[in-house]
Amino acid sequence: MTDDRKSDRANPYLAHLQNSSSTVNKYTGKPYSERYYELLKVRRALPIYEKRDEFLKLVEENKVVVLVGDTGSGKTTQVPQFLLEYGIREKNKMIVCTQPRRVAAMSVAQRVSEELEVPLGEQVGYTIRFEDVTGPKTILKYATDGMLLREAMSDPQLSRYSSIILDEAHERTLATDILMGLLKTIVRTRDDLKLIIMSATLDAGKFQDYFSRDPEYPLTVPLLNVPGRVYPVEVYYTPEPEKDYLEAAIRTVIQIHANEPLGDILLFLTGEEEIEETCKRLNQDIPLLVKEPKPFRVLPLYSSLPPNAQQRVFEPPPTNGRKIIVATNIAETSLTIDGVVYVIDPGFSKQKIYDPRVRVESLLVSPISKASAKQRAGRAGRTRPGKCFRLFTEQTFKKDLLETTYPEILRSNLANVVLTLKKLGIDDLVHFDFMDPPAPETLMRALELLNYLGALDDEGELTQLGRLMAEFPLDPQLSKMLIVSPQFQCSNEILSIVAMLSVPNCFLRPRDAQKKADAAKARFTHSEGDHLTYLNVYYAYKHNNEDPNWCYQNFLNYRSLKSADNVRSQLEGLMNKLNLPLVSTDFQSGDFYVNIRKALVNGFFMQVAHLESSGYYLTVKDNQVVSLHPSHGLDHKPTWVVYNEFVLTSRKYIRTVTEIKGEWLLQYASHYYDLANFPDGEAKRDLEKLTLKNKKPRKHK
DNA sequence: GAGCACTGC
Repeated sequence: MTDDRKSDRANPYLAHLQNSSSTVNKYTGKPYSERYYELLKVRRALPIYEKRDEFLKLVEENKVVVLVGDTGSGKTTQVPQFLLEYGIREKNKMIVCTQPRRVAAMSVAQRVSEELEVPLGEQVGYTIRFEDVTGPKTILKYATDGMLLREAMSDPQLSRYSSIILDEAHERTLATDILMGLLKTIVRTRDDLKLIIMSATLDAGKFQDYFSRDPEYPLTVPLLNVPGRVYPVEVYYTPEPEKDYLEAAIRTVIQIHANEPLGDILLFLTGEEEIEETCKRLNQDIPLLVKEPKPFRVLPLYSSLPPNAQQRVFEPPPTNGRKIIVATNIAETSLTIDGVVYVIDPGFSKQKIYDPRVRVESLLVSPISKASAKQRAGRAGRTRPGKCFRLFTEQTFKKDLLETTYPEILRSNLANVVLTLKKLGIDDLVHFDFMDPPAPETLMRALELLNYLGALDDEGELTQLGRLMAEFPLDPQLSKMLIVSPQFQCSNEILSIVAMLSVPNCFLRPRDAQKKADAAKARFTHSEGDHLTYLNVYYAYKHNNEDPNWCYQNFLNYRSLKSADNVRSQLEGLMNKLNLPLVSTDFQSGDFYVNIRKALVNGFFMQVAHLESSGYYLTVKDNQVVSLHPSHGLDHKPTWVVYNEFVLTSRKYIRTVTEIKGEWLLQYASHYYDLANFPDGEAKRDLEKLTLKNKKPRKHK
């Protein structure tokens, strides 16, 4: 503590720091406990602590500071506290620090509240979807980046905050990218705002350039480097490219297990199926190929694994043995497993790509970036020096891998982003200062879609409907459908369907019980459409008191259903707030399901397929030959269907399909089904016939 | 007749 006072005197910028030798907590008025001082000791040993004065001086003198620090530097917990102590918080404004993931926001807030010895939710809190643990006393809050973006929609200057910290900016999530675009302007107009960008090593210069560059208002943006605290990881490459990375990976695991000292192994693969297969192989092969193998436990790890199975990777390894964890990218950023000493990196992951030409997002196994490879290697050095075996050549690493993964904004359908930006008052999207501007075609597709949905008028201005749509945390098609559903007397039902469509698939199909699972699903199936099947499942879940056992017996994913129920409540709250009535058609009425299907058409008229005489479906307008996804529950092949998703795997499939009538397309989406501008084909001829049929009775009237 | 990288609102 003596050291501290000395440095306070030495640095004039710290003149109004609170007296750090005080024994009374200024927030609670209570004397500090022993634990407080223990934590303080740990905090002062963090690498970031040595940079505190330098950091605060930079903040004092600049509006924007880029702080670069690797894992273990302590930046996420300490930097917001530096700003707090420093008194950067002015006029009752708050400090907010964003995180890409909810768990991080929660756990860091918890940690910091302990370090400051205040109850979580009072001076220090967090805000994530479904949960706002903050209060009137809150001066520091952690929030997901998406949540701060939502806040910006009602407070475009983010005027509640005196300091905004964007953490993990190098991950370049959609929300962080949009926030950066907004804040670049806000920070130039608000004199009472400090912006801190925190990032891992790569790309730091890019953030600096981006925030400083402006023809009218250039800024000096200093960069501060903080060393991380990790152990060295030795990297090995293969001398020749591997033909089969799975075989190579299995071989490497076996070699490590046979020859290397104890320490857990982490193998990165691309997906569930590959992981389960590899786990099986390892359990078979290790006893066969290793003489008297040390004890080992093979553990799969991916997001759709039930939480208790995920937790197993944190259990201690078998006595005198090791854990072999076979994981997706989840182990690259979301979950950190201490005790990993060996990382095996084949160099691939599944990545989302968006093709604006066919308007399709799909997942593709692709080579990872250098940044990812480094991040993966770092996972071996958490507790002691480690080794990373890259199953590609050094040449490949240096010459072929991209520096960083393309930011999400370049790989996504931007309909939702465009709606958000419009709501934020950004009129000229084409000239919006994105750090990485998306392809013009992607923006055009998004504008076009929003125009067809009626969210934007022909001048590109947000309509009343568009403003309502932006209130919902949903894709535009879903929010449109929800907003019009009261007109079809089925908002209660559409609310349930939208919730079910917003969560991971609830149907389980374990490989050893596929027939039973299919039989269970058949009991919920509605033959007119999968959307209606989802409604049945949701009803059944509620009627069975949301019972996890009932879910288990019926091969339903309890987590998904619970989450759907949460989403539904949130959406219901928004419907009430926006004065959208919650109504149903009498279940006995023949119109109960008809009305629901009509509402579906109102949101998804652009995702319609027509049954051709060939027996295949053709999507309207873009004429893609598609098949019904084998998971569908229709008992016949309807002439017209709406679909929720276009999936590109071994074939082109449409998934979650419901039968509709061609008349409805003409009735509710005449602007889109304008036959004068419709591509020739069977679909058009069918619609023309319907037009004639509709005209005749009118003439008689 | 097949799948579901990972987040987030």
